[in-house]
Amino acid sequence: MSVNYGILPSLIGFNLRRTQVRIFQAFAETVGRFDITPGQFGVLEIINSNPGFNQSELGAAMGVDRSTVVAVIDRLEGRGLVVRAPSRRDRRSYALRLSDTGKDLLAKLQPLVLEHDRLAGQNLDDSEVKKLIGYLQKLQGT
Amino acid sequence: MSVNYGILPSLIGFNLRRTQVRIFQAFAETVGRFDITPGQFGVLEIINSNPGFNQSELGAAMGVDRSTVVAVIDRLEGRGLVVRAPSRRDRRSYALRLSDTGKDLLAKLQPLVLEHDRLAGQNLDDSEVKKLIGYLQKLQGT
DNA sequence: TATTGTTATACTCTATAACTATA
DNA sequence: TATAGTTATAGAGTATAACAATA
Repeated sequence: MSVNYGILPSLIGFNLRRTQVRIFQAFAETVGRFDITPGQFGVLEIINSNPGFNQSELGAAMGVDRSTVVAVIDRLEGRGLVVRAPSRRDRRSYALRLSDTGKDLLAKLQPLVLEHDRLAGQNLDDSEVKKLIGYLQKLQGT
Repeated sequence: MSVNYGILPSLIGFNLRRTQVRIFQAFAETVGRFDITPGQFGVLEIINSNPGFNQSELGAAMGVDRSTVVAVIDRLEGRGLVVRAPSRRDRRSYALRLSDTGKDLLAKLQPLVLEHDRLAGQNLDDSEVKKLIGYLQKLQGT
């Protein structure tokens, strides 16, 4: 069955979306064995790289509202991966950190994720991947 | 506040996701005035370019399950933009098409979307945008 | 038997508004 | 008064499984 996509294939946004969906599906098939979504991996990585962040800071880093962070951390805390430790300097907030289980899992995930991402980019050579990431960061304003 | 993103910035998937979120936010601020999401614009564009498609064909074109299509079309039909016409050759299915209102709206949206996408890519010159889209299509396997 | 649209159900991700405890 | 976390609520988007009608 042949499909006419109209102006969609000429749009950056459409191609970005399609590519991202495809890569997330591949992520689910590989890293997903550990019941971790791309977003959850990102949260673990950010908490691990910024121990002591509170939920608002984490939300700002991820670009989501702090109310959204609650459920995300609820899930990860419920699985024993993240700890809400009381913050010393501000009794309203928590200092987030990975549990030992969380650290172990992240250490296992990192090489898997790197391998997944390498596979996702296998249709491009190294210099093309670099240029692609450079373009994407320019689009982000970075 | 400075954030350490660990290995995330080296990943194609992470950069893809971030860029896409940013572009969708810009879409919401411009095209969103018409209460249309990027996905809904895609549906209108595909139906317009393939009049007579049934819901299963539309789902296949979009890469989603046919059960997902039901709610999408319910919304657009409820707003008078899409028509579920009885199909002649198969009484189980509908021949989808845009209503006159839908066609008028799409005609208004197309230049807006093209302008939005042009703005989204303003940090890149034309040849870079072409290369970017080429890379993305390679990643999709196209 | 297989396919089309549908429904029931469930889960993720997201946001806004209002609440409480604290600053 | 402002901020941090939370809750209630809502909506989009997604899927699986089962069903009736039709092929």
